[in-house]
Amino acid sequence: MFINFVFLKSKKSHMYTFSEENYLKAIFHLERMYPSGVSTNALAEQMETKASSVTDMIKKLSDKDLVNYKKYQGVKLSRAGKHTAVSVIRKHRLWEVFLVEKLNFNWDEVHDVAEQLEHIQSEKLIKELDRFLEFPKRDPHGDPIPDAEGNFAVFNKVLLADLDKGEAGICVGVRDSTPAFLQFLDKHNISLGKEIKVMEKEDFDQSMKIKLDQAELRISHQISGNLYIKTT
Amino acid sequence: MFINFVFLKSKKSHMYTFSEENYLKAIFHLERMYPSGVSTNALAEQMETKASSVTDMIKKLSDKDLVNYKKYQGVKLSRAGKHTAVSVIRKHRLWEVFLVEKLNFNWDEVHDVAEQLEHIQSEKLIKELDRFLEFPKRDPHGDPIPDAEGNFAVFNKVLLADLDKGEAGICVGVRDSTPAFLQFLDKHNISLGKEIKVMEKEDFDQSMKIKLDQAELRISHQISGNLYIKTT
DNA sequence: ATATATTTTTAGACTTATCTAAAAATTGCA
DNA sequence: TGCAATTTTTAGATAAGTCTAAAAATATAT
Repeated sequence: MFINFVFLKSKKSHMYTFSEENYLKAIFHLERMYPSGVSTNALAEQMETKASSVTDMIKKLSDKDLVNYKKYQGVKLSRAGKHTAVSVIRKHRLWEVFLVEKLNFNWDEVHDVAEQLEHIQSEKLIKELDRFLEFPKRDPHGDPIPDAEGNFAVFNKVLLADLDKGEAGICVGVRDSTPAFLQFLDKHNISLGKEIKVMEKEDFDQSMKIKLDQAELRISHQISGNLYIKTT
Repeated sequence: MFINFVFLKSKKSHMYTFSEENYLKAIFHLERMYPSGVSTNALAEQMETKASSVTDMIKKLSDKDLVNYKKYQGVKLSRAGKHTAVSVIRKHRLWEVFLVEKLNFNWDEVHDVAEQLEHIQSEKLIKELDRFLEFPKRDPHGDPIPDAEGNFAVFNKVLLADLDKGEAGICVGVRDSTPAFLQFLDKHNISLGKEIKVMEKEDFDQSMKIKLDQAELRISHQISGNLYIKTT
């Protein structure tokens, strides 16, 4: 959505442009899907830009030792690159919590603003924000917030789609956090913390009937495949 | 301190780059001192940049009808330019309040972070931040926060230096808000809201002896000339 | 294995915001 | 008033991040 860049007079060594930080974050997220290296095209799609631009930026990141890169081989984050990416993700998610908890934002409204706030440079700001929010462990979509050292708490969660008939659990996160999906969930009163039980599951299209708040609801595989559940 | 710029894909008409916003803000502040028009050099000094860069930017702002500009005649903000400048100042000062009130920042630490936060684009963010902070009227340095319509509350304040012997008032603001001055005030327990009474005033160097918290303190004209007082 | 298709990189260009150096306009002083 | 000093603008460069179009490398498929 945004293409931003920042320059700071008397730039400190560990300060990167908005664009660099956005690339590092994108590579971090894509590395889960492509653990052997993120391709130029995959990154271009994620960044909503052209492959040629990606190549240019990868070279820049590689020169700064933020990524390991060999031509035509894709990129992986270096230790330093991962550190920066995680720090940006931490800031993004803390700001999301702030927006929802303190500023009355709905969970489908926070992303674009957090995309801007995540680039604010101030150690103290984020340390104090964390304290102010009482050290939250998850953002409004259920995604884990890495601690100041960059460690993600591990949660045992499973997709609702993978539950069998009769199984139940607590809704703890969303895989898709686009406004459209989140608004769908709002509309049907599905929110984090709610108990969901699988009443029926169709072999044909994987749709299921679930119990939620004493009511029953039929949902498609596209829905159940994007909801994370902690089984009880 | 910072030179920033932002681009947004599918840029809305009333969105400006960091740099544009910073120039508008600087012109706004300088217009008080130069009501007939802000000179290129004055603006260059304020922006810590070169006159040639200022000329370039002024042309850009003029093309966008944010300033009125005739070559060699200096600039003045247009109605639209003033609107944007005030909006940035509003955001800056609200964020300063947030940092001090909620995040334990001292008043000498807020400026650089607020310089970054003031450029975040979100109507809702600033509306909700204002509400969250309970609609503050002044920032931590006593400067007025314009309301959502851009109106500044008018305060009747006077420089401590202009008080005569025997006069007293409440400290309501600082003219200089550099960390060095603010730290000096902290060190001597001078803060907003305190009552100050002029006990003696030297004709020779304008220094004065003031009463503060039952104690007496001798301060130079450089100090009294940067403290705003509301006379009681 | 070789030709085709796809992916990736390179080359050259554009924009924003900056700079230096030189030219033009204005101001100020004697 | 007229020449020097100052201020402002112009001209030409640079850097970051982007783009398009073409070339190079890799992957695929018969």
